Amino acid sequence: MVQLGDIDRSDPRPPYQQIAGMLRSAIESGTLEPGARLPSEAALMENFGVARMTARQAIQELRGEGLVIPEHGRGVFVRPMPPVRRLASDRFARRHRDAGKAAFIAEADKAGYQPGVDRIEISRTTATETIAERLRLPAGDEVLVRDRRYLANGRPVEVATSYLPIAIADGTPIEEPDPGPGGIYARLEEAGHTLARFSEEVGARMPTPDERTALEIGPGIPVLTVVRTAYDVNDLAVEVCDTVKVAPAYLLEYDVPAQ
Amino acid sequence: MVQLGDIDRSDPRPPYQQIAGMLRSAIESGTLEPGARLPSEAALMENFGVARMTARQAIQELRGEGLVIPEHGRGVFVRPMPPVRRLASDRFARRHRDAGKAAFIAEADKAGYQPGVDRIEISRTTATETIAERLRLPAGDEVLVRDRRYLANGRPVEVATSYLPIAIADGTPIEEPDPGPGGIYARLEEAGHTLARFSEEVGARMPTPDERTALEIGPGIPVLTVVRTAYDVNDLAVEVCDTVKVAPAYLLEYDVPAQ
DNA sequence: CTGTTCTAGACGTCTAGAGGAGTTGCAAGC
DNA sequence: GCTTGCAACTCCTCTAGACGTCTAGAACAG
Repeated sequence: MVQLGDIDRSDPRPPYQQIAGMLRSAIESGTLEPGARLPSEAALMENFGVARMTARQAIQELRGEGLVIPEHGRGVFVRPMPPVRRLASDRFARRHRDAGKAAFIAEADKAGYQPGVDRIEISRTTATETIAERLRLPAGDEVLVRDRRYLANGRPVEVATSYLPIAIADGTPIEEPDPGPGGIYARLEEAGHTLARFSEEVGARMPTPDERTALEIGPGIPVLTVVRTAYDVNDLAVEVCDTVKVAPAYLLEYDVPAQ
Repeated sequence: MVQLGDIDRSDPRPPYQQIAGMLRSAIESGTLEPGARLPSEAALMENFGVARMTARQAIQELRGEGLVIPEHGRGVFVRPMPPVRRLASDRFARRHRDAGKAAFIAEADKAGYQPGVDRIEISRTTATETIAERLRLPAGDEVLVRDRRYLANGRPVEVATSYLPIAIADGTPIEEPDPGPGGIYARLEEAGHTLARFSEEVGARMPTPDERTALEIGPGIPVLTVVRTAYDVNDLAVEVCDTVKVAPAYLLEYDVPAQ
């Protein structure tokens, strides 16, 4: 296994932090490459002469920093960082859809990574107060829910949930897992809802445990939250899209007129 | 102590997650107010009939989410959150400056909190490659640097560093700690640089130790980074402003035309 | 050759206990 | 009245061991 040195009992830092530090150095120096497996808990116990929980605590540190990903039954691996995606403010421009590409695919082409979507789930539910307000519907109205997860080079980078009024989505391909070329925005425009503008609310926070699982990140990686509301030319709110993105994988670009 | 319910052995989630969930609910519902002390490890052990490490693991979950702060020897406390500031996309509109208010003051008036600025430092330095590129200057050109920290209700919420080409700022009030009514954007427009647009790049990450100190936040709280570049009507880049904001204290709003 | 079963090794969860260090409040002593 | 010292309570670190689930590959049966 990788040579890591020994615990210095005169060091004021506790052993678990020293072990975490040695592993961190190995990762940052490239001795442990992205995707490489860390020494197993048993190996750390033997190497450093500590108990299992102490070895686990060291690994816990690195998980908290998002440097490693544990995989049940296989081992702990150095996290391969997803490529940074720059999201331009024109990413929903009609000209991208006209080429038959949904926004996510269009970006991937530009940035040169392999896009993917999985876990697409379609359902119907009654709108929560927040969603109803954003869609300007009476609270309790039924809405179509589109849940999905986006991948870049095979790694999850974003989960998104869209809400559309049933009145708009009912009986359209929007209810299908694959809504066809250009995505749901193309279908909305075909249905007469020519899009006029989007409003986005951007925030950041630590992920919930569910989100950590879905995005395959440790508890030390923050997420960007973007809530986008799409309005058509009649200023009708036609979609609310709630997205949670792996923060280090994104840079959002906006253009703001000075007026 | 606070009533929290019991562990459900038929629940597929492990006990530590159930305990964390109950505590999280208590925090989110306000049963445990900001600043309140959580039940001690001993209390959790007794209440739920679990071992010490299990109780600690539950608290560890909440620490990773930034919901609580442990204080050695005192207890674990619900993190007091600063008020959320919603930043509208028109926050730099000329009409706000015309009232003699800088952007930060105008927002504070609207949102009803007490604004403050401290640690204003003015200096000159040679532009780093990144800054020079954004200002479209030759690398190594001298720039004016304005460093400052913003407070909301006395708590720091943002640190900002502005870079301006010396050619533009030289000999103007922009070199003074207090640039006068309307802030530096008002001075730029007086100097003939009528502002046309801003571009903003938004990201999020964990803070560096320096930033944690300046923003008075503990580990577990992410920051939002916003890099804003201001362009005048001749498309000249007149300012780059690099800001680091306490993430939970902000919601950024943007309007994006569909084109 | 294929499909199943077994097994070793990996991480996940939990228990029970120990000593350490920081904080606080109270009681004893000055 | 003030200070000192102690005790109780807090979280921090570590140990040793148990059982569970998951993965992957080897061994086996058909």
